[in-house]
Amino acid sequence: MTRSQSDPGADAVIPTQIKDRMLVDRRRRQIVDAAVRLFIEKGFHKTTTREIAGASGMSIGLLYEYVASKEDILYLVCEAIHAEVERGVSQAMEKAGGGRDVLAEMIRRYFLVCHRMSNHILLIYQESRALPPPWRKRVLDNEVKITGIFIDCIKRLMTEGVVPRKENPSVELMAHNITVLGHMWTFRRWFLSRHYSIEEYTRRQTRFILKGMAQT
Amino acid sequence: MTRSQSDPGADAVIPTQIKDRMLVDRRRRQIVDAAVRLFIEKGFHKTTTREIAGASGMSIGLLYEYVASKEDILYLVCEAIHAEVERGVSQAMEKAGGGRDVLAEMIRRYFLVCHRMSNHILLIYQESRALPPPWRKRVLDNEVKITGIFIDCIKRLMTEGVVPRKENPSVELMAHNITVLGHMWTFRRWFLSRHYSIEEYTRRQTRFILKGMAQT
DNA sequence: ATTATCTATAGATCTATAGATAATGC
DNA sequence: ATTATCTATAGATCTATAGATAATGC
Repeated sequence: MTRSQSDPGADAVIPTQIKDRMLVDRRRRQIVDAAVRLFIEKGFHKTTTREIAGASGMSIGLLYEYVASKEDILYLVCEAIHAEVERGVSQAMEKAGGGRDVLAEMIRRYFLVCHRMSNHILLIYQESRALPPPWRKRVLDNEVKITGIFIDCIKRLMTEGVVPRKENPSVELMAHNITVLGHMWTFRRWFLSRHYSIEEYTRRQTRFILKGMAQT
Repeated sequence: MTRSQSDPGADAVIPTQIKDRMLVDRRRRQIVDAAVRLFIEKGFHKTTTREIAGASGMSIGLLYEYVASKEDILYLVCEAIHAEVERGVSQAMEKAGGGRDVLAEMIRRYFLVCHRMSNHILLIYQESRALPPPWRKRVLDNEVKITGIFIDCIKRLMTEGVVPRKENPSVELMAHNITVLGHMWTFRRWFLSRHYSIEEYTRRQTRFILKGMAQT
């Protein structure tokens, strides 16, 4: 995954006094891994910086050599999650192949990503609000970016004639719908999973989406 | 709206030493009104109990005569929002009438409720996590209850032959989809509203949903 | 010599309560 | 007399840093 100049990685944007770039990466990865686990378990606000330090095997002082604030950690966490979701979705799109049911296959693979990263996606819904506004904006932009992957795929399928042609606004809305119906599994899972397995959920929602997109 | 015995109102469940029932209601309404405003503006965790007291015209000591903790306030807020959404949705269903396009009309009215209560619905998505587990459960149950209104309506429309017959799991999933696509306007509004007005959003999504529900 | 890390704590903040005071109704 | 309200603060907690120490590389 390449990044444009206007979108440097999260790490690049958070300052540190530590000189060794590799070390910074490694330490921050430790911090993020520990923080993700704790945030999912107890939420951002109920997790203390000391706990994060402890869980990532550092002293509190050391932790603060790699981040300037607790919000920094949340931001790193959100970025890491997005990167992983984006990677998952991109892979899903590639693997979906090019047959007659590509779109169904894309949806299936995307929903599996949502299923696998359920807690992480939920975390972003619930805690990204705690970020300072400019960083929240970056996180929201990432959401759009993931929906953008679907937009590109659907447009490509339209040129290939696999999917009926639509005007742009329709395509975009469909992409948002697919994205959100995947997320729905994450934030209504406590209820939905009583009635449907992820496979059944996917099957039903795919049918729903494809019918909704069909030529009128 | 009547409440079953197993579901006493939120007020009934939070203890207080104050004897005057009416006063308790009034004061708690003051607290909730102020808290909703502040929570929407700055979030639950960044709002202090003193601010809530100030904004509702009470001393901090008095505030704590009507609630036992800050979480109590969040719970009252969530319940109040749900009550209003539920009222809005019920009204929407009634007013939708019984013509051939009832379902479209229901969706339209429901989406307008989501539009009007956008910030409130978002608040529940973002902050209900901070509730103690048993209360969080009550809040989630309320979500299901609202979806239940749609389930009942769709089933009724099926008996009346206005909508094609489906098995129960299909109906339930459609009801969840309608609910969530309304919510989508609240948590992607910052993006969607650049491209669609609420009316256009509703028109497009209604078409999508109805096609998706049509007989195969 | 420089870089990385640790310990100990300053400083800020916030929730919740105790104890005093004012208002109300008999 | 009882009920409602206010002021002042105890007590707990947590983020972030200063200053000391250990590790590393020349």
